[in-house]
Amino acid sequence: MPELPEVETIRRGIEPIIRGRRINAVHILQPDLRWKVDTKAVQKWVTGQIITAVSRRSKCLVWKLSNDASLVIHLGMSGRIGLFSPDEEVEKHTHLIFDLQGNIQLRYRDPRRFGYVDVVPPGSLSNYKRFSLLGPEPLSDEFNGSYLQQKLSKSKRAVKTALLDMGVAAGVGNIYASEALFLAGIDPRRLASDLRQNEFDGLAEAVKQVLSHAIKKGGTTLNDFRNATGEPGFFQTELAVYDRKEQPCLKCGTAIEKVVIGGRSTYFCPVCQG
DNA sequence: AAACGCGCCTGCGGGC
DNA sequence: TGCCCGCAGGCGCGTT
Repeated sequence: MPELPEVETIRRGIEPIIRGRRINAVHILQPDLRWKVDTKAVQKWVTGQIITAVSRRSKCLVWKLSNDASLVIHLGMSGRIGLFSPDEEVEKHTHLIFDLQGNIQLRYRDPRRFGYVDVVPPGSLSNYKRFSLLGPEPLSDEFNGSYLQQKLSKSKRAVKTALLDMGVAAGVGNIYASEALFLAGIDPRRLASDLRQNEFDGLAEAVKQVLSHAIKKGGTTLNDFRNATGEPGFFQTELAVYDRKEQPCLKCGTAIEKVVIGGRSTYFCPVCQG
């Protein structure tokens, strides 16, 4: 479900509410997520701390705590975060509940359990193993055409597959990879190494444009994405190709095609991206 | 060394 | 109506 714009939307929603609050207790109802939640580390480093900042790296939320530890939350495909009053019914697949100062509960729910919650001890976020292999943030200056050219000019993968590589562009997922390639006018099946410099430039710009526009719209809700207060996003009404198989291209009217690249559904306009 | 594809899970929608 | 199949927004890992 959540790619970079959806996670950023959640971050912006929860940050002003949870920052400055103490974590009074953490209830772990189901520790078996993608990786087992380290219950001892949660009790040692998280319980009792104050949340001092909420940031994002790739598709992860990162809570900075008052002891300089961090809590990393990944939502996988089906994860959600919600703010609740303690007396509200606990929904099925709720795996963690954070009791926050002020009688607020932040609940982590993930039916497919592809997400994870990880504790990073004080001072060690810069060596955190799950972040060490990530490429640059696509909305940073470091992510540009020269960077893509340097990273991909020898890569014999479909450019769509390369865009989905977290070591290339941290946080770009399947929806926005298709959308960015449409915006850049590049066929997703082309080998990354076949792109010219001006195409790498255009692709980097298209990625930035699609992601920032999606953030402005509060993310994409195809089925079940909701922000922390339960509201859907609105970018789905602006998707040019994703999930639009056989529908007319918004630019030229040609039917959008769906192919599978690297095992992932991929949508494109055979004319505009020809 | 890069690149592919498998598997982790549950839920849902479409076809029969 | 209900069952079964295929598919889903992610991503690490083993194998080639």
